[in-house]
Amino acid sequence: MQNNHALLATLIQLLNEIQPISKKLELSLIEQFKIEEVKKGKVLLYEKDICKNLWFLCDGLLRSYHNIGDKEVTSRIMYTGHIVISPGSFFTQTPATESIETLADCVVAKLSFDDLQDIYKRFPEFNYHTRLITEQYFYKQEQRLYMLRKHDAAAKYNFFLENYADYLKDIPQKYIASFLNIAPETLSRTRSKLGKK
Amino acid sequence: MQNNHALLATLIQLLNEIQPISKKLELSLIEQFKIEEVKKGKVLLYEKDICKNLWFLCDGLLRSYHNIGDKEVTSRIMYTGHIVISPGSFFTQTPATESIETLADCVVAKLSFDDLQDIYKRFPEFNYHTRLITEQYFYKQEQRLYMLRKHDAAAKYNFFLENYADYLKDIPQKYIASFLNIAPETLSRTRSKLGKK
DNA sequence: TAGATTTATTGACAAATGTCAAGAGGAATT
DNA sequence: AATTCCTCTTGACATTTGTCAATAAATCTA
Repeated sequence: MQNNHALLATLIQLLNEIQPISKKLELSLIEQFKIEEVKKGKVLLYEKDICKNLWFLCDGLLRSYHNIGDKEVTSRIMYTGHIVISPGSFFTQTPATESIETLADCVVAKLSFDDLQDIYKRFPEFNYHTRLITEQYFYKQEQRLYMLRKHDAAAKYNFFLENYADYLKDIPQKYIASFLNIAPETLSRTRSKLGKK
Repeated sequence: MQNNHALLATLIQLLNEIQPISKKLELSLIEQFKIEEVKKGKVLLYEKDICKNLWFLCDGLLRSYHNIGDKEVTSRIMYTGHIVISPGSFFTQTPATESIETLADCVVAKLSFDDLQDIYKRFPEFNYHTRLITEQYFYKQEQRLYMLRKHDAAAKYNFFLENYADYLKDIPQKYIASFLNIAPETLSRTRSKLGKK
């Protein structure tokens, strides 16, 4: 439990920065979130399953991906300190159209949809926090939309550098490429043109 | 006021479907939302201005757009029954990176950011409704991200047909093209290949 | 309604990116 | 350490899309 507290410190702080939370809510969260260690290469959520959990990524790196025909597309890359779900699936508890896997050894704090609803029921004020968090993620997503409409591969890769530089070496380039919606070969060539940044 | 009530019926219903709202909240909303008629071609929000209002589009058609170099990019197309803001700007009350303009004569119900905060203060339960609405828009946005990663122009245009068919004839093709991130000429050719659907 | 302006279409061509294939380089496993 | 597997790089070429230009069509405006 004390362990939980330490690992969830970032999350609690994040919530307190939005609006201080009561000690009771804090304790409920620490109690409900289950800490798990997940090795690199494991799948947290399989496509077509219902995303029954929300994960707070205490430490590590994840990606979500889906298949278009015979191609695999990386839709998001998520790193330490972020909340992870498959949005459509989690919000409506319907089958996911994407999978989520670890790109590194991870420590996650897991909260089930049902436990979250229970928390909303007991602490209605928590809706305020999650509204603001959802708004923040909404805006980040908007920026990814902007990125995908950029002119050329170099502009897209620069977006990646600006936003994911710290994780550059931990993410296989083929995933970066599909995240940017370009062929891996194109990314390779773009990188060498830009001088291997 | 009675007029307001009729025009906001869709919005009130939308909220009630999420969770029935109190009569007091309903009346406050009807009181705070200001109905405005806006002619086609008017700009509701200029880039660099702060998005100080949220609009409920009672009737009409809008688009948001921004400039990339010398090109204009249409980022969203919004139609009757939807809530309209510039997300990043409205949420954080910072300058917008996009403009919003009408593509048809519109009737909008306008609520200022400050009045909305006031409503949140007086009706904390309203956070629940807006959380769910934000979640819904979040998911829709995710689908637009999927669209932009589709293989070719035809697949993108089919996405448009599936989601905006009713507004096809009211939206200039050059805007549809930039929304899909293809050149207007490419859209024109794609359409003729698909048989002018 | 006529004229002016904007938008859409079509063709020719250029440019960027995708595809296929081969080989190099790393990482993982035994 | 050697082998195997996978990823990245590089080249050659195909394909798609973008760009430019001319014309047609549609829309706006006086």
